Amino acid sequence: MKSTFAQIILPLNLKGTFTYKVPAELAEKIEIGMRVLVPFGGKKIYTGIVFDLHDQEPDTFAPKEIINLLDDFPILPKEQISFWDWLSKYYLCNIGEIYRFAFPSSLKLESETYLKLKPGVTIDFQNLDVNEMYLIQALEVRQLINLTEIEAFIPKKEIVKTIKSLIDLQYIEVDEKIAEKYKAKEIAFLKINEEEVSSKSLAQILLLLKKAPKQQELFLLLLEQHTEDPEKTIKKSDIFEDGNFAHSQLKSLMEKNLVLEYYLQKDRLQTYEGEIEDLDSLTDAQLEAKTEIDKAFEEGKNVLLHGVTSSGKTHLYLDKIEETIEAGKNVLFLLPEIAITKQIVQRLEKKYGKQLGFYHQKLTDFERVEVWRRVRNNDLKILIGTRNALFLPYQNLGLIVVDEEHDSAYKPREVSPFFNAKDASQVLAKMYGANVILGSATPSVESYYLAKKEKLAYVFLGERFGKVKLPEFELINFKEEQDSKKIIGNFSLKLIEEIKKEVDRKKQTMILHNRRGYANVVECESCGYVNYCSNCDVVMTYHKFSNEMKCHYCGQKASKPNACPKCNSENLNVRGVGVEQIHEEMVKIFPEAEVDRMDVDSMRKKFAYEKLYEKLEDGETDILVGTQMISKGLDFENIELVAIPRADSMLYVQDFRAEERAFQLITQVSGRAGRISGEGKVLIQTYNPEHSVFQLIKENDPSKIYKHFLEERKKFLYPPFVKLIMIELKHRKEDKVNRASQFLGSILHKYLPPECILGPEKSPIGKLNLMYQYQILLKLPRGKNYSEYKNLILKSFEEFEEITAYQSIKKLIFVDF
DNA sequence: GCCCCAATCGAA
DNA sequence: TCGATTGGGGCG
Repeated sequence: MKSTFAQIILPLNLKGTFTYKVPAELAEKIEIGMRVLVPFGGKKIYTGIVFDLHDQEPDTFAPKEIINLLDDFPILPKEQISFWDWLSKYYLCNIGEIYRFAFPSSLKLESETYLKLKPGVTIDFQNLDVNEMYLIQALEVRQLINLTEIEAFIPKKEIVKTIKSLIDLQYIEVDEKIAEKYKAKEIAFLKINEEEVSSKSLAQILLLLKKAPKQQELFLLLLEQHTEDPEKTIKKSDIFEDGNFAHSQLKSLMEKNLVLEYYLQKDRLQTYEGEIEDLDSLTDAQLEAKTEIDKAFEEGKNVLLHGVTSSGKTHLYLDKIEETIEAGKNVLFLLPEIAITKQIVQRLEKKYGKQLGFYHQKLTDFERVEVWRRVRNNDLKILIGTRNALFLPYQNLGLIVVDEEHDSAYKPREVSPFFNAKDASQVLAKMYGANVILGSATPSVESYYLAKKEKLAYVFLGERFGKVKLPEFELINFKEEQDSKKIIGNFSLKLIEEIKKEVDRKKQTMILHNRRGYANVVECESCGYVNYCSNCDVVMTYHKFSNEMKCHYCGQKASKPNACPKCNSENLNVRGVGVEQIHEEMVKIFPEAEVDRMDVDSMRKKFAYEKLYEKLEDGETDILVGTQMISKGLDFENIELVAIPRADSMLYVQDFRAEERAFQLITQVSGRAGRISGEGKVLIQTYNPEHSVFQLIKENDPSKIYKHFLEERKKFLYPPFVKLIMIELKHRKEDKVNRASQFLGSILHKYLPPECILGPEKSPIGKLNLMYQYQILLKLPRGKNYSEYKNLILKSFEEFEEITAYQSIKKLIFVDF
């Protein structure tokens, strides 16, 4: 079936898709999901994606022609196209924005697109115009040329026309092998050549090396490591690290065929190091959970796996992953951030080797393209990755695991398009007919609710692996301790006593304080002046360690004033406790102990995290003070006490999820305590020990605390009982954005019931990065009406956009805010 | 989103 | 006065 027109997705933040004409010579080959080159605007050429093919001639404009196809086969599976379509509709964003996010940039080259002469053509220069001649001549000199370079000798407006006509004449073509130019970074390893070595006796070999003692030494070192553990890899660079051996010695050994060199891809490096433990068989509790998961999958339901810390969720994931692979399907394992989860990677690596891939935000574009290609060729069976791994061109997806599903990193607010990877993964799975496991020790309230409503199958693992006891919680009434003067700084004597006990018996203690810097505010005692960020409507935080003031929102730095810039008084006071202050106090109270700090500021240096991790592992660190960073990935046997000296600071945040977050954070850090011994203890210091959240955490009964959260959400109309859509308007001029938000509010009032609309009002942070921000919060009822309301919102936006004066206003929409 | 063009701004 | 910045419109 030949179609004459195509709807093309362009990598631009513009509404909808664009209509192009399919030239007759491409009509046979073009398919949905292929990349195409198309002109757009005066002079630009973009790589677009075929979204749809049809025969409906547009009547309001004359479509341009597609220049060429970039693929022989659709690069994007139809499941992904439906997924993109769903995302753009659900999250009210443009499909082009999703395309930009989903594709590695070298797969959607614009001006970097390369042209070359068709091999073996004879060119009839008589019939070429001057631009065409220039281009041909340039290509004769240098085989490949890109669009930016063409701009140097052809007028911008003529570029597209010139290329098109030369392609039509079959003189030139687009270089289609772009992706194949990339090679993933590889690292050299060494191994003993077993064939050669086993054919001779050791004495023979040593005789051979008699005159080269250094070679002999190196050979014996490699042989020793090999016999010790044949599975263990030997990195080439490690051999030369201490300067004991020279490259020439290794070269000679390789020439004698005793040692071989081989290469492995860099990003799978850590997986080849260290021991690989065999999995224990599933415990009774795990077996029961597994049966429940199987049953849910049979019924076509996704699973919420609620397993308390160290209950062995990973074990169950592995089990299902292996089953999926054996059934010939692919697996996606999603993590909130790319922190290597050794346990799972090692196991999968051992079993699936080269069929395991990684995909995350830290890869270079080369590496991304490489993974892309291998997924498309179905060479990779398992992908471990962050939210952007949802967009790989899976051929046969069978299972998606979303680990730590409650984590807010699955929907960062800073990068567009805004979507929640946890929810999106379930839609993607539906497109492929795949199953989903959402796993967490502290599920989000939304997922818990869906499980209670039986939209998700709820599988609970209530006991730690090996029946190890869960940590005990104790509340310390800081008010009382303060009144009876039994405190030092932010610590009660009681808490200090407990930490001291741990230090004395060489156990490690974790102290959580989730606030960066030293102090929130530097304030002048005489005139009350506080230091605001010049770009944002936010006070700057004092960082004592680096001795500067930082804005945590825009990153701006300033030096700390010695005197008040307003009244010159030197009476500057600090207020609000940051993690640096907690760290400082611990150092003072425990001068002999090794006290370390872990937060984004102290971990900025290269390898800072690795170094501290080693210190913790080796037991050198006695007390670790940190922000939420310490709640993830630090599983050490020797930690038995977790302390939270200022627990209240987590609750008094303007956010309806504050209590949920506090519960999740406290539970996650508490999971670090007593993983093996079962002697874990968590001390929560608070002014409000009666606060329901602390009481419920202390009780440690998940069903009760979720019941509490759900009641609160219901009472104050928050998710999951309503759908939230946050609209944020931004502009450099405050009066303009204020008027615009009033106007948009009035349009919305025309279409939506008044109780659904909150605002417009100034955002909690009224100015960010020199942009003033106003917001409108929509609380919409769930169910049938929701999609109807959403259409009305779209209609409101259209009306709003008709006002030309408001077009310069940036509009951000957060669905499921 | 990016480009073009016109209008406006601001330092000489 | 001129060059630099900002706003608005269009793109298939």
